[in-house]
Amino acid sequence: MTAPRTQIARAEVLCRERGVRLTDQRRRVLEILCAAGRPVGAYEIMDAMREGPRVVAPPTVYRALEFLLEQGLIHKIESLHAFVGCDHPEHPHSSEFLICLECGGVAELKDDAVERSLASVTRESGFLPRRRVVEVMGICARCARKEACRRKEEAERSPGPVD
Amino acid sequence: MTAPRTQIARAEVLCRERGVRLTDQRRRVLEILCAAGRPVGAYEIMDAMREGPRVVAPPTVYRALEFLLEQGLIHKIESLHAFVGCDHPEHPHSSEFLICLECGGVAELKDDAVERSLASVTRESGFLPRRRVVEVMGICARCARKEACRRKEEAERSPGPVD
DNA sequence: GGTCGGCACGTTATAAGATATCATGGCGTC
DNA sequence: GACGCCATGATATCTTATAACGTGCCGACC
Ligand SMILES: [Zn+2]
Ligand SMILES: [Zn+2]
Ligand SMILES: [Zn+2]
Ligand SMILES: [Zn+2]
Repeated sequence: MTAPRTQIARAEVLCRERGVRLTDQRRRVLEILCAAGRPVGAYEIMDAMREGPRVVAPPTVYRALEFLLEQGLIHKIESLHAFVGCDHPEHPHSSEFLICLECGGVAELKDDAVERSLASVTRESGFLPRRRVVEVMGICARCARKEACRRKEEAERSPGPVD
Repeated sequence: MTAPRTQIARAEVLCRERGVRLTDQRRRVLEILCAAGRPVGAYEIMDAMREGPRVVAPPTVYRALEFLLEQGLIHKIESLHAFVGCDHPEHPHSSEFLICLECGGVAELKDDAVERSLASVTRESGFLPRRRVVEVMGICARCARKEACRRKEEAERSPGPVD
């Protein structure tokens, strides 16, 4: 994962290069997303922005999110109605996400095999792809380990019926 | 695509086998989804149900949808906030969808390559997958053909500037 | 310098999607 | 006939997202 500061700096550069404006509101939304390092809903972003100088309304947040999505600086996680900062915004892309049901963490993949297989199956059916949504819900490695430990300890303490 | 009638009949059998009840409300929702042959939102389903004997409220629809999802008789399309009947409900599964931005049509895939590549990349990172969401937005073959024809005719009528 | 147009943002209201909570009623068990 | 389970009814509320219209800044152009 990239440090939030770095992400903002990179975004500044990219926007300048592209001749688009990373305004205060837009930067603020991006900062909140990058600092969180996890998916954040639009209204949660709004609440976070209220901490700042002025109160904002939903359209303000959604407009900033729309801009950041267009510029490929963030992604939307459809299955969570939430947004995350992108780790590799240089070339806007669709991406794959692993979403932990336990801790809520999200990992952004960039897997050629998945992309290739999707590309080939769409091509076969004459379908022209524009945007991919690939989200896998499950248990992340860390939570799986934790769970395994918990179970083991429990078993040692009371070696009763095992399920 | 399977005929709506067949789909309902199959659902009846499956539910009986599994010892769960495909009640009137649940069957009605499934019928609406199968008859539509495209993604339908919960509130649209609700409106369709109002045509029938009694008025229903959102929880009724959502409860029916929850049941049908659990039984693998329908799928939810996350990026559309909508639901579709499943073409192969015998073995509940995650599936891949091709969604046309032009006509709104949805095709349910069942592609081993996509599944395998996803499985391998998750396994590598120690992630335990539970549910997959794979939705590709784009232009379906039919709409692409139509669009191509339209362009060609236009070009023949006025062979002006070509883009 | 004035005016015009585009863009970002503010403000209010509302649409669209989803759930919490409690009540009712059928139906099989004991 | 009392009890418990399950599906549904009914009401309210919550969350997510957008529509519509107004204001102010800023650079382009005359
Ligand atoms: Zn990314
Ligand atoms: Zn986790
Ligand atoms: Zn299916
Ligand atoms: Zn189409």
